[in-house]
This record gives sequence, C-alpha cells and structure tokens, in this order.
Amino acid sequence: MKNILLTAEVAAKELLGMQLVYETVRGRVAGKIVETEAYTQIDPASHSFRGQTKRNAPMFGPPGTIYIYFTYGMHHCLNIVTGPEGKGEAVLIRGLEPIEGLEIMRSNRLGRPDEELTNGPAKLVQALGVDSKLNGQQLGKLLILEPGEAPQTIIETTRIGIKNGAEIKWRFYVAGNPFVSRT
DNA sequence: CTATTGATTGAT
DNA sequence: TCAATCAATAGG
Repeated sequence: MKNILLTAEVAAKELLGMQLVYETVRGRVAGKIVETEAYTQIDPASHSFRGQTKRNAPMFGPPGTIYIYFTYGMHHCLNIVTGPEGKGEAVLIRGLEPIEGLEIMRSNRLGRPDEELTNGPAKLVQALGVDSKLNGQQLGKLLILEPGEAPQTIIETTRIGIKNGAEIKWRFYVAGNPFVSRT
C-alpha cells in the first residue's frame, strides 16, 4: 500500500479512484473515493496541530491507521492516516460513489435518495455503517482499501468548514462526479 | 439561514 | 468549573 506512505497532500490525490470496502455481517459495502482533504501537523486546521492528545492519537499511528472522530455532537468522519508513524497526518474521506451494497446503504440512510447516500464525510460514514470501534485500527481487516482507476481530472481547491488554514488548497475531488459533497 | 448535539479545549 | 469551538447535516 504505497499510497498511504506518502505525505497527506499527495496521498489524498492518490486515494481518489480507489475503492473503500467495508465487510459487514450483512454483506460487502463498497464505494469509489471521489473526494478527499489533507491534514498535517503544521496545518492550523488539523486536529494534530497542537500535538498528540487522547482524541487524535490515531493520527500519530502508523500509515493505514483508521481515524474516526466525533464532531458537532452528532457526526462521525473517517480519515486514513498517512506518512511515517508519528507525523500526525491524515486524509479525510469526503465523498464516495456507491459500488456495492446499495441496499445496505439505503437502509442505513432511510429516506435519502441515492445521490445523497455518500456525498459528504458524515453521510458516507453512516451509509457504510462504519463504527467508531474501528477508530485506531488498521486498514485491511474490516475496512479495506482496494485499487481502482485513477480519475482523469482532479480538481484542487480549498477545504470546507474550517477557518484557520482556509487558504490552503488541500481539497481534491474527481471533476464532474455527482458524489462530490459541494461544487 | 438556523437548530441540532456533545466531546474537547483553553480560559477562569 | 465554564464557555467557546467544531474537518457537518437537515430542514425552512
């Protein structure tokens, strides 16, 4: 898994087009990654900016560590740790194109049309049915990264929902894909 | 645009 | 201890 050994900024682009697969008791749920954001320790918007704490400890783990955090009192977001262990870098997964397990995703997000199953960081966590029990675990067991086709055009722009570091263009998405959270 | 919701953080 | 903040979403 060479891609997650790279710095977060590069890995975020490499992850676009790859498949995220979650093995559940109800079946396989999978989607293509179409939107990501990079966060590093020198980045004022990153959870790791002020050093390691109990909450962000998984970000300082080895590459391929899963970091799932709880925010706004109601949402979970999924990150994949990149770079060497101890660097505090990760890539936030913001958008997925559903591939497998559509029935499971729909049941996890009742009342939502298919286009709104996975077009946002907290939405895709809910659709996959990912549990905070995975926080701190390694990729490759329940949650798996599988190779895919690199997208033709990648758009680079500013990240969403942050104040500090807002000018840094570390949001990446597949041009024209309907499962990108915003345009 | 606002309400929602609770853990985390930094200031008293 | 208390108040502000927060990598978001849904509904009007």
